[in-house]
Amino acid sequence: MKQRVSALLREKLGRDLVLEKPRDRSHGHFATPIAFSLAKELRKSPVMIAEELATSFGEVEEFASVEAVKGYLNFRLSEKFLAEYASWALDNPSDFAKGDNKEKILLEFVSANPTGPLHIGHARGAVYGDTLYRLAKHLGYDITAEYYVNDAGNQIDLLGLSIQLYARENILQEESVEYPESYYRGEYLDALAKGAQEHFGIEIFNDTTRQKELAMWAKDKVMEIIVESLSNTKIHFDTFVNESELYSDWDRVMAKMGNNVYEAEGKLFIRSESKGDDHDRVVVRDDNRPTYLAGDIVYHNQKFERGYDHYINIWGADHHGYIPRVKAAIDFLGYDSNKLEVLLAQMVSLLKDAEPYKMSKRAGNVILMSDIVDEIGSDALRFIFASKKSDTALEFDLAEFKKQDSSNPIFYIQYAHARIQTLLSKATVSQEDIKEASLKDLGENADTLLFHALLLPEIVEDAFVSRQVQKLPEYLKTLAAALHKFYYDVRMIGSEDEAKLLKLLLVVALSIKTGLSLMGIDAQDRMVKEEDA
RNA sequence: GCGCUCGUAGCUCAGCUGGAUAGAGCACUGGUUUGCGGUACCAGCGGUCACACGUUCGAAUCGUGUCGGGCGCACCA
Repeated sequence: MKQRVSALLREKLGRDLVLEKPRDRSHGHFATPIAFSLAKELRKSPVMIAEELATSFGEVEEFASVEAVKGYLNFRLSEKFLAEYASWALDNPSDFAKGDNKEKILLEFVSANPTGPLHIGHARGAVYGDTLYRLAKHLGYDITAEYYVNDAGNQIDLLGLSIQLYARENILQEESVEYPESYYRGEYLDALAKGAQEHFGIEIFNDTTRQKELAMWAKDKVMEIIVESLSNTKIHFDTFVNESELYSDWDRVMAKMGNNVYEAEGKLFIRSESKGDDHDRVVVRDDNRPTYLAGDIVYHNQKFERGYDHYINIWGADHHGYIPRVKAAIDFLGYDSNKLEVLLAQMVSLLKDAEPYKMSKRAGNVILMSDIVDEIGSDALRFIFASKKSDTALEFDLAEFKKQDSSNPIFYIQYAHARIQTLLSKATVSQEDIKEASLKDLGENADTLLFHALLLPEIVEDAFVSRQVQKLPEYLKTLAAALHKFYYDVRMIGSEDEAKLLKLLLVVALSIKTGLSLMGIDAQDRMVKEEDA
């Protein structure tokens, strides 16, 4: 819709211009302050310019009016244009708000280490990534969702050790198990230890030489736990890449880096300082063990060799300092690091009874993503996280999280959709009457609601392109509000305009349902009242 | 100390390609259709958009600085 208007204006005025949606509907559906910027070069007042432009438009099918007001140029869309667009959407519901982008994108997100279940902090990046993915798919992009599994290195060894320690204390009932400074703890170790006992036999717990073997078995089990909790939240991945399988390419990749890596003090360094990093980084330690960065170098090389137009990584904000060295590596490998876009998901901090709740994976007092899903459901979790700008730290109280009333906007939106379904089920006119009804002469309020519902395509596009997914839930909230108000103001069933009013509601329902599905949420046809516990 | 990031209503947050009177939800106060689900609707209360300067016809939005919060500054991931 907006694209169409933009294109029309470009054709008429011969230039691109800012198009906005005025808050005040008396200013039309779209408006532009173009006359202000033209004022200087034309040496005329904006008011005059706007008036000249307005009169120069003449008759355009898409516009009911073009008015100049105080220097602004306000456009009112014609009923015909809106009605035709709405009818098209209802006839092609699965194409509504779709796009025809062709770009090939690799989106990497979550990528949590397979050393423990996902916690609430991971959930934010997971929801953000999956929402972007759904938006991109809908817009036609050829996008792949990928999970990078860090199944090599210290943390995996630590997992093996942690299981042994846990088993020695809780299964072998040893009295004095000595714990090192860092190891993992948490409820999940219990299942892992028991599983390992069944799989390997009890003797593996005291055999330090078999720590690695135990760890490699355990990380697959942990991945199963992770994937299950992702799928319970309808978060989908197309591909998983294991770090441990990338090192066979090591020599070849290092050769590509050329003299951008060098040896010193028995270690291998990368010249990242020359690319804006604080200093050069160690890639391989003097005992020959690769650092974390080494894995990311071979991984990003592999990504670029696979050949995408654009790469998006979603990282926790605490990793932002890591960006320069990865970009440096990509440049050194001979690729364009500008193709890599790193989006940061800010930390989530929890309040429990209004007190900050400190989480530490090592201490084992984490809030698991699966616990939250059990308590409030996937829909509410997704909605809450998708509603907040990802790069802003988010703070919420666990008690608020548990609320299942209207303070949770997901209920408000679902109720709007359910209301429409209820009305449709009470219709006194036929489906055919509704389908054939004209959307003209509906009056100002209905026109506003229709316009609002047809705005979804712009919102979807904007939300993805700007990577600001919260624009979608924000839009759905205001659309739901408009629907509720309309419902309150206008009696529809039995009205002489019933067919056209219900057709209008169908458009609103389509928009809500499509919008929710892009957030991984199913629209409901009925609201089930929560029982008071 | 250096870098990144954020600072909008009592609380949680939108708004930020500069544009017409700064928004929502929650909380608080008061209302609502002889009718479609009151899980709704309306109104009131509440703001020096952290502060200062600058750019501009116009700044919550852009720039610089100050103050304050978060994060990073590993051969940990």
